[in-house]
Amino acid sequence: MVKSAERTVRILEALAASPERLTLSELQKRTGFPRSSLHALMRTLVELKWIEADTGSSAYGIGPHALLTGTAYLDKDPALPLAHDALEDLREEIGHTVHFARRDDGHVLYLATRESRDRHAISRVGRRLPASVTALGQALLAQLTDDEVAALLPDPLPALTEQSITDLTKFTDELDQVRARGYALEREQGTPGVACVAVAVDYRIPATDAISCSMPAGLPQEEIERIAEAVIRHTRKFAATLRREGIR
Amino acid sequence: MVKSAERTVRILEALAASPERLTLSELQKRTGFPRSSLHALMRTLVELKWIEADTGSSAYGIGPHALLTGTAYLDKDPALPLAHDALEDLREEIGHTVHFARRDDGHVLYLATRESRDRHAISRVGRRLPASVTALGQALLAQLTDDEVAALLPDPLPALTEQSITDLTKFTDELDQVRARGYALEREQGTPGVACVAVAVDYRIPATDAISCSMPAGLPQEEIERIAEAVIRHTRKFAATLRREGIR
DNA sequence: GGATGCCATCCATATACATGGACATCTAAC
DNA sequence: GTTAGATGTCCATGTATATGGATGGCATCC
Repeated sequence: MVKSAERTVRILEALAASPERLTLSELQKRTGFPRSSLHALMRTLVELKWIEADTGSSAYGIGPHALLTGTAYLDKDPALPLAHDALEDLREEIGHTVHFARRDDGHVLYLATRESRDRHAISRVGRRLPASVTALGQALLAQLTDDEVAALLPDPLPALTEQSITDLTKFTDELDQVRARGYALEREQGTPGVACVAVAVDYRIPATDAISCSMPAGLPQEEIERIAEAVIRHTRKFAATLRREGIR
Repeated sequence: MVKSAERTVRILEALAASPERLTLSELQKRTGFPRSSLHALMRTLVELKWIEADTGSSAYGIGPHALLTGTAYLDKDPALPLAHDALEDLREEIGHTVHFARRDDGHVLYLATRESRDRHAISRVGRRLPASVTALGQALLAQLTDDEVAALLPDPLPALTEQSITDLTKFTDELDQVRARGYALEREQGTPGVACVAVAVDYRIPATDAISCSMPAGLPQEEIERIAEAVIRHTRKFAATLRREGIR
């Protein structure tokens, strides 16, 4: 590990994680780096526009070049165009809104949504959502052991709606069901009136892709199962395409 | 300048700028760094997830943590909420779609658009648009001298529509008009059927904010002038707010 | 099979950085 | 006015890094 390189990204991550700009001392507390070393790095990064300094430069924030560089990730992910095709096939078959998401360490890297032939969007980049309330999060967590899940999640779990599961034991039971039936199902645990089915592409943790479908919460069980089956089928096909193309 | 820190961001920028993933040798050509130094940095950054390595790690691309960190810029810009208010005031007054953009070194950092009370979006992060065909670009360039403009732009200028100005001398004449009347006006030079009026907040180059309004191309001159005056007024008010809050 | 052109990795040494401490400055507090 | 706690800046020195060259592996191409 090159020390300054590691420190560079640690500083950037610390600045990104803080809601407010940070002074040198606060950064020192968070990173544990000596003041003068920190200062030298800050000057370098400010000059390179990766860090913005307030006028008077007593508080630092993430800079514009970090934004420009980081967003390049979205333009380059080779899985994204393939996911786009998979999404359109799936949407045509089941007629509901479909999503493709990539998670990494509990972050939603992106969420591509396709509502209809013409409406689609990429959103929620980098947001942290409580993993336990989304079908997507459940699909991901189902790839881990109960112990690993317990280490990742708080107890009790956060509740977004009345349907949210807050008890950790109940939640691991739910994950057993996810593993048994091959898809995650969420009914109004995240958003009122919306149910969601999700299937994760089964490769290495912690990063994973997943395809999901959101639908009205009141659909009959057999309809949900039909949709889940379609999501599973298209996710498998998508995974096979990734493998064939040598991606991930 | 801390050498490894600078190299770290140069590597990231090189990866971000390339449409494809880069091998070590290609990176070496682009950055000019010695192979073994480069390799040490790459290993560090891959481990930190700021760089993704292909399976077999023979090609590198920008990693997910760069995305997560960079997008934090958007959450933290103190000007953005203020711009949001300014935009809504302006839109209510003139009834057309309004935009707020921040440019830095020829990059559009973000473009916040407000079409109506309920529809708004942030988009086009990091895209490079030919500065000469957008009212926004003209408003920015009008803050420079002719020599500085000539140094920045290619000659002939790129053309997106039939109305685009391609002759550099004609373009600097246009910029004179922008300076004289206090706003940039673009009629179908960027998008057919759309005219655009833009006013830049007048502070240090190269970064600047600007507020603009796009409208149908066929509006009568007096209507355009009325709109331009409103954009100028709201931009001044916005600039005053920024100054009062000590931003920028 | 041999040549070529990639890649990752290792090593010894010259070089550049990291660091604690010192100092000037600027607040806000007393 | 003085104190306390910030910050930016500078410096000398021990230490970590940068680097060219060497090695081995793994493709591809004659």
